[in-house]
Amino acid sequence: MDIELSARSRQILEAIVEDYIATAEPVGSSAVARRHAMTLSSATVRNVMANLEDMGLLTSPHTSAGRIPTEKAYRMYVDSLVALRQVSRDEKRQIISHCRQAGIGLSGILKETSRTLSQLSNYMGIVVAPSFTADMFRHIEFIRLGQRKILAILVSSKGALQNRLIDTDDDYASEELVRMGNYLNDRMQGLTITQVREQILHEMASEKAQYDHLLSRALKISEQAVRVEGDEIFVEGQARILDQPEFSDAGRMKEIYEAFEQKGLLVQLLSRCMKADGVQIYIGSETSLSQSAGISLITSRFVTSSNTVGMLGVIGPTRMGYSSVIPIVDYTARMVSKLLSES
Amino acid sequence: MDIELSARSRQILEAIVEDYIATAEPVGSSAVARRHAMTLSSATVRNVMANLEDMGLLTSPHTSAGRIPTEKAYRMYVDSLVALRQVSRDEKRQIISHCRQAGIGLSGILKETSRTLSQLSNYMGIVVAPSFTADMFRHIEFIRLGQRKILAILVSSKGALQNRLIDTDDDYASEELVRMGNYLNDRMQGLTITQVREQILHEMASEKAQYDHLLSRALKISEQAVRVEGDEIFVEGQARILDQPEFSDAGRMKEIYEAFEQKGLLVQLLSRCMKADGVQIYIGSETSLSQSAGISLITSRFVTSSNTVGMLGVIGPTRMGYSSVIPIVDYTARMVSKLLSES
DNA sequence: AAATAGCACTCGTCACAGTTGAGTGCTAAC
DNA sequence: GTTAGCACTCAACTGTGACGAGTGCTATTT
Repeated sequence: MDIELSARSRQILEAIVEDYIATAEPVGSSAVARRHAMTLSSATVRNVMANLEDMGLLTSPHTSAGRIPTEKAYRMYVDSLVALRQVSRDEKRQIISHCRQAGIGLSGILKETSRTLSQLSNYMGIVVAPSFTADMFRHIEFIRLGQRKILAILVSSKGALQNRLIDTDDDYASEELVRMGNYLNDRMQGLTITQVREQILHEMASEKAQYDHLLSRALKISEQAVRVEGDEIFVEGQARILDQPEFSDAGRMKEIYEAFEQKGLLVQLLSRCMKADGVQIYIGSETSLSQSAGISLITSRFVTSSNTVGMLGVIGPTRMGYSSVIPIVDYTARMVSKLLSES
Repeated sequence: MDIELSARSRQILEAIVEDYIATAEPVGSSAVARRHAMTLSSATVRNVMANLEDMGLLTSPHTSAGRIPTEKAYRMYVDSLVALRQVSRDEKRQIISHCRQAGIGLSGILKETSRTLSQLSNYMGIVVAPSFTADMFRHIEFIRLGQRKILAILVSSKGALQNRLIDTDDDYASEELVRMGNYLNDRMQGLTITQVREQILHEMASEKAQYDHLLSRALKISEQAVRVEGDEIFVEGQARILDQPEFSDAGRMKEIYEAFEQKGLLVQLLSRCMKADGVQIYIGSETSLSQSAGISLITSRFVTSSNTVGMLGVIGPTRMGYSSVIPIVDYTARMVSKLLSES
């Protein structure tokens, strides 16, 4: 069906999409004709546009306005029409330098990346940290903070940390905690954090633990320590949504902001994106975010040295500058992967 | 000057402020008269209102509209007119239960508090974590993550954590790191983190370190570990700003969001609030936030067991529901203080 | 003297009508 | 197949008049 399009139709569709992206206003036949340096008249363009409308690629808000692209048109544009811009030298420099400057652990880097994405794209930047659970266990440490209060620090091979305060029923001596730490550190090397948890649960159920009270309560605490919270997620540049004319009325924006405040929704959305490789593009209703909102999402995976996978990308209006944002997301994902694999 | 107001004038001013807070629309003389259950005619009210306008307490957007309170009027309202509502049983329940449920360390509690403030007030909730630097030093731990890569974990007496990745010039053995940790843990008890840093800098400069290479490089690493990042700050419920009719146009909102994205500004603003005790109220330009924005701020300090001080509060339009928000902020600050002092 | 009723006046808002102009669809000519 | 021409549509803008909420002033009542 898509292939039926003649070369000319495709050119005109491309012109319309790009014009609309640039201006956010319905584009008329004469505007397209002008753009084509007068090799076509507006009347001819009109005929073609009528065809495209029949095919469901364009709609007009009302009879006497220009046409605007449908989601289908964006899809086609992204799939086969768009001419991707190169990432400029300056953009590359920004991406790299921002990544490096924030050398304060994984969180810092990712937060900064999110901000960079937002700045370069002028839309909203978003980064989901690699899931901790798939990471390798490196180290656990128990610190006595007071009577019946223990701080557990879990370090993954990637350097990601999780701190947890644990209230216990009994009081533990510092030495006992050190022993517990050593026990786990010795025995759990080479496992992922999920596996460590499973292992602990398994041992808790084992014969030995049933009869060894000391071991039993040590395991109970350890189990609490390796419970993992929800994925970390970084969203930056929310204010940029306000730049977009289509979101200038308060009602729609409120919808969007509310959707994003419950980050759970985003996580769900993004975990889908993790599965496939390369840059993924979701247009409008494909995002399955608040339907009416006209939101698009461009994402890509990044990987760490331990082969855990995170996700980064840009959220903007359907009418997004795909030609420049796609390469930026792609390049950023590569850079972050590289940076995280070094260590 | 303020005291010159007759009881009746004060009543009328109060009525106007409250009416305007409720409706966000200029209030006219007859509305006030109606409110007073017909003990006064609208004409009388008009005379009084004309006086109040002369005194700079009211303005009218144009001749034939009602009057709206000036900042000065809000100030007076807050200082001497407002009848504070009690915090309802249900609100108390929410505050307490939210605080407790998020038992995952200081950050978790504060973030949840911020969200609660936002929910109860219907404005924006904001919490600034107690400055780490004033906290007592409790424990430091160095963990070897790889060649020339060390993870430093700094624990304050309050249970607040700071993780820091340190790249070193030389490689350190695990045992050496343990010794370094012990050295600091033994000698720095009872000092604040700021003092610890000063102490380390002092020792670095001392005679002994000059000639003891091992000590010198240990101190160098330690110094990096106790450098402290900016204060943590939690902002929740930004979307609620959109509920306010006065911010329904995109231009103003953009201003506000941008102001808040650079949290630095907020920190600066809020650190001022830390100095005084009790609930602090900043109205409009008193906030010295983007002048024109018509923003008010209600804050209160909270303290921890180690006597460090944090700040929590609510940001909303000048036309804010002071009578209910003030008690909420006050109560929440008390509860958080109590909760944090228990441990 | 304070409170009130009455009245003229102001000015924003709303609804309605007329104008404009960008853009379309169709048809006939090239 | 392409183009020129023309009638038609419809949102956006403009101007106008009615409306009404609200004011300020003045004369009157209490």
